[in-house]
Amino acid sequence: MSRGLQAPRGTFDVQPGDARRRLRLMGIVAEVLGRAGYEPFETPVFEDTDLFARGVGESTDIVQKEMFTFEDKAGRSLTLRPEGTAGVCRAYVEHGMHKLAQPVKLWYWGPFFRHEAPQAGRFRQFTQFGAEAIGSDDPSLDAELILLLREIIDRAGAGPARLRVASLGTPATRAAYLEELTAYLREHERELSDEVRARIDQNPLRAFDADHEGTQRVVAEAPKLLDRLSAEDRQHLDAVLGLLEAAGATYAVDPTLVRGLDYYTRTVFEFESERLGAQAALGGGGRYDRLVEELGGPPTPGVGWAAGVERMLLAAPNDEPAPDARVYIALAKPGQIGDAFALARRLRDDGIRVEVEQAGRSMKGQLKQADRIGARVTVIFGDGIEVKDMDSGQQSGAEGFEETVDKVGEVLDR
RNA sequence: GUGGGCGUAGCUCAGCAGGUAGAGCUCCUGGUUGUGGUCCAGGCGGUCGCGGGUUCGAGUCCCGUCGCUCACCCCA
Repeated sequence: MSRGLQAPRGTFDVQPGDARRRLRLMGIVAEVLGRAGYEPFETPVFEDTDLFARGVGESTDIVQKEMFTFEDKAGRSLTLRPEGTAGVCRAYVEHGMHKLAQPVKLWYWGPFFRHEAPQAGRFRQFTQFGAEAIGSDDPSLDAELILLLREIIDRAGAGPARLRVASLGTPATRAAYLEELTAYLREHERELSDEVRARIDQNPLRAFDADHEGTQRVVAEAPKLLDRLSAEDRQHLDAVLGLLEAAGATYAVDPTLVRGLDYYTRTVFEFESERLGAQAALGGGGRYDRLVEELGGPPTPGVGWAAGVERMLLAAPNDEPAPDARVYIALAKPGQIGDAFALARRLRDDGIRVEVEQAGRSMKGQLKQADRIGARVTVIFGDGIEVKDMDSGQQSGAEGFEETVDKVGEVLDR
């Protein structure tokens, strides 16, 4: 079992039980977001490496060590997408979507790739769905998106989830704050952990997440970004929070909330489940008012989130959808498969799930198979046609397809 | 990249004073003639992750290696 070919490290096969759960989740996502006016959207699974380097940020862990990068035959550097927003924004620019009615609301679902050490809820190929609203900085979009994700989490049975919200400010206030924080951390350099000290310039915000005791003491007295927000940013955040409250959503403002992507401005948020292990984040996102411009488009605000399918399913109770009522067609004599196909087609047109004997089994084996797949009815093609109710065991003969179809229907209706 | 746990049939596992492998489930066949779900009998199925070493002999001890897993880091 540990020999021979295996799925690559950090990847996995989705077998039928899980596949059904994923399909059901996708249905919920499509319904919730679709009814809110978000349109389905797809971008390539790989993009120019430069898109992520510029979009996600050179200093992030993702770009520095987690990308699956390769060259095509022309020597172009390509990368398997580690996240979805950059690609969507690239498409927004490429297709001139700023000329459409704003904001443009899109949602997606698909595979993403990060070269990390796998553990519970973390894989090298994983599935995310996400939603983006590009072209408006209206705080109601931030709130709407947060509430939509919450609704999906609830309907997927992945709740309860803790919601943390914060604001990173606009680029200007954030830059000024980062300078202040960096200077402050420098003053207390000796009290900081090695890792934090090494990252002071790269990402001083990381200091807030440190477990290190000395670092925590320093950070407790450090300037907080929320206190440095401009009046506009503060207002924007308050508007978002107000809408969350009005909608009855509980949340915690957490100024230490740091997200792993550089493009965020203003609102950031994250949903966490306590049912998960160390990788507790079900999904999160925020506003990225600079990203589109950074990718060569006009100055365009945007906001969005992404959520992990595997984590969502990990947090939800493991209840596989009940199988459909099924019909099994058994063959008692050779040469009847054609008739079986015709009947199957006829029943399937009525929306019934039908399977036909195709393994050369004995009659006993066929009934066993019918039982195994959960058939409610077995139709037996022999000298005549028999319709058998698998619950009661009773069966009766039928003349022709139409009577057979009627009798199958009667049993299924019981 | 670092640390802990684990690695025996498709699945879940037992085998622990070292003597060349077992159970349950699954699957197949049979229990008389074309009929399932219970029961009974039989059968298929294992380079004991891989490579060295110790030993007369190793799944069982030692070393290495690979893989899985959880955690750190970071995040979906």
